[in-house]
Amino acid sequence: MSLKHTILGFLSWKPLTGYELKKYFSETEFIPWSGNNNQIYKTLVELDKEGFVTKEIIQQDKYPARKVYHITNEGIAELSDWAKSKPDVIQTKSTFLIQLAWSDGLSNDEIENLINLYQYEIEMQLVMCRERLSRRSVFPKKNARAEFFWEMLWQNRISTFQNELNWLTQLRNGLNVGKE
Amino acid sequence: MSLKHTILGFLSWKPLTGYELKKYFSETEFIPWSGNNNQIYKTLVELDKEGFVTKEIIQQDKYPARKVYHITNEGIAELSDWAKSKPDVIQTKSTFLIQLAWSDGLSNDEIENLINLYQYEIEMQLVMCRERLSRRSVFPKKNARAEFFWEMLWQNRISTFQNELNWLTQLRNGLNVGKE
DNA sequence: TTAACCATGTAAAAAGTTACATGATTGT
DNA sequence: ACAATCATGTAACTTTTTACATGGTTAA
Repeated sequence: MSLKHTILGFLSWKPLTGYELKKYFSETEFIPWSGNNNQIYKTLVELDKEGFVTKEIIQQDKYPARKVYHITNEGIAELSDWAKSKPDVIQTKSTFLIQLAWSDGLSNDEIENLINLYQYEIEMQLVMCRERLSRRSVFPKKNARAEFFWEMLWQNRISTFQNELNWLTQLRNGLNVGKE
Repeated sequence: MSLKHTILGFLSWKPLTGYELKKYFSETEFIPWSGNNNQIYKTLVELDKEGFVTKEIIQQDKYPARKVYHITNEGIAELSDWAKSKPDVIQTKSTFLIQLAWSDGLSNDEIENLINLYQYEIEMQLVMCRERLSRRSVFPKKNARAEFFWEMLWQNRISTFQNELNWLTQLRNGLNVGKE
């Protein structure tokens, strides 16, 4: 489970509340943890127990009190240890690929429609990705190396989508050859 | 949950036991469901209840009885309906990318080591992928279209890994520029 | 006035993993 | 002798998702 470490990562930029973390997660698509309430608030409590963060409560007149979490030295050490460790096997879950695997019973039109649905989604994701990279709304303002890494992370996603679109072209070509 | 539909998919090729399905899953990496016992045997019971499969029990002398599952017409209809539906958003969980996101505190050597670990893993996956495609051990022997799809599915994975390796080269280049 | 935002959290269900349990057979 | 294969399944646990719960503020 690296949600813990991802939270520590964001907190290594600056102190944040659960609410802010949730927004950070939702704007960082290459981080797959959806950042639903349940997970974030629970994990913050755990991190506090483990001594990786400290909690600062800021009272407000008009809104509920903000609980701002700060990373501790132990938290920074934990983050750095984890960052060095052997990465897990990369996992991809593409429903489209599985659907295609058993699409031989569909008509040509149905298959074309399926491919169109998928292509449209990839194109949208690509647009959003470029948007996010250019806006840099969730981006480290720490040092040049961190910024370089984040630039590359978004580039990774962009190239993945471009690669997927190329593959879709090949797929379409292959289907059309069969038709003639 | 498309494990259900993936099982129906394999059963649309030919009747299979839970044990055989497990092997099919383990040899088909682009299908992310690990196919652990618990999930497969449970799902088969459910599919039976729903009327999408029927169970045939074959007694054996030397081994426990085989429970061979056959897909029903309802099962075929369900599979085809699902294959036509709008694909889910594609999900990728790459621990490496998240580690890299917070690697700015690591030394040059530690970062290089992390990249090497990842690159090695991708290279291994690529080799295995090509092996599986050439062996065609889990492959539809149904019709030309199904075979074409499966060829393309493996090609998808191969091109994804190649794309990742290209990106890693760019990443290394960017790091070396900073060093000089 | 309606939607989005601020800000916290809990409960329950679904999905997925790991380990346990049994026990004969076949190949090296 | 040891590992792998055949073949079934269950129990306990972890992870993730969805929905519920509260309630004021701000901008169109």
